[in-house]
Amino acid sequence: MSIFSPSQYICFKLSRAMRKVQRYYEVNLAPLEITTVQFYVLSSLWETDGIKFKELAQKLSMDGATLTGILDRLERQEFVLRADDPEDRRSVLVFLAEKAKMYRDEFQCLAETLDNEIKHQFSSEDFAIFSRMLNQIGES
Amino acid sequence: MSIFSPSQYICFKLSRAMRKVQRYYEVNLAPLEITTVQFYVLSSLWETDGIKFKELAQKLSMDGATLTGILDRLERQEFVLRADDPEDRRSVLVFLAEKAKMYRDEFQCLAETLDNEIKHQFSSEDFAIFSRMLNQIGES
DNA sequence: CTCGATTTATTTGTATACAAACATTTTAAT
DNA sequence: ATTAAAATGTTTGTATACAAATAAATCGAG
Repeated sequence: MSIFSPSQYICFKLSRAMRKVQRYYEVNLAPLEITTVQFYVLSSLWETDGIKFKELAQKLSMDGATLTGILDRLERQEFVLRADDPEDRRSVLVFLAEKAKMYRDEFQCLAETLDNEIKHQFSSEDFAIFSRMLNQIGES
Repeated sequence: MSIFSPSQYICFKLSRAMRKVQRYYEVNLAPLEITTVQFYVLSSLWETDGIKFKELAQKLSMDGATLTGILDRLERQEFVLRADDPEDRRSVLVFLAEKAKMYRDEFQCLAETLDNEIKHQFSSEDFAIFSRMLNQIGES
């Protein structure tokens, strides 16, 4: 092997593509004063409000220690609330605050637009393969 | 739109897949006392030693501020050296240190193995499409 | 030549990401 | 019932990632 370019590695390609797409999201979500990852957390809560911390982390495939910090910031901005779980005192329930419910459509609409701009760069067949492979890797 | 799962977004799928693959790399590179991103920097230098800081950042599609920190750590571990550019006193040249040259084959071989384990989960046709799409997004 | 604009790398500050250690609570084996 | 083991969420420490501000050097219009 005589070529050592990092771009030969699938991991490098993945991380470079991910950073490009995430930066594109980040720039466009910035006026709404929210990060891409924070948007994913709200998306999960729009689907299931009042979910357990542990389940939320699992839905997001996210490390618990990471989620703790993200919830701290979302709570500080009054997008979410934490509450004790009456059934298990170790557990924490996470709820949407009014502000998150209010901006839901606006956030959702923007994210949809950003997503479509990526999608439309490719044929729907290729995109389907791409999406399936990302899921297979990500859910493994 | 009534479904708000974050997993509908391509950006989420990308970042989840990337984290899975990167963690897999990270765990396997850990015994060599190097991170995945640090490995990419060395890969670039194995291809072109003594490159300018600016060019290195471009090859890696990496923010300069990020690269500064990574080089600090690689320099502290004696994997690389920084030197003044005789042609432009603003510029910095980055060189491989002996340690990086010594471990080159070992690092390269392990990374090759990890990459193949991802690759072999898919048909070569699908993988080619996947790879091409990651490049198209990442190089945009 | 001169001085403002640009380029280059670093520093600072904030936000993920995750391992490891921790405190609290619950579970389960006896 | 008791207690060791397991589960849950937070804290701490390190490493990316990047915007914004900074310092130093070079460029370029006049």
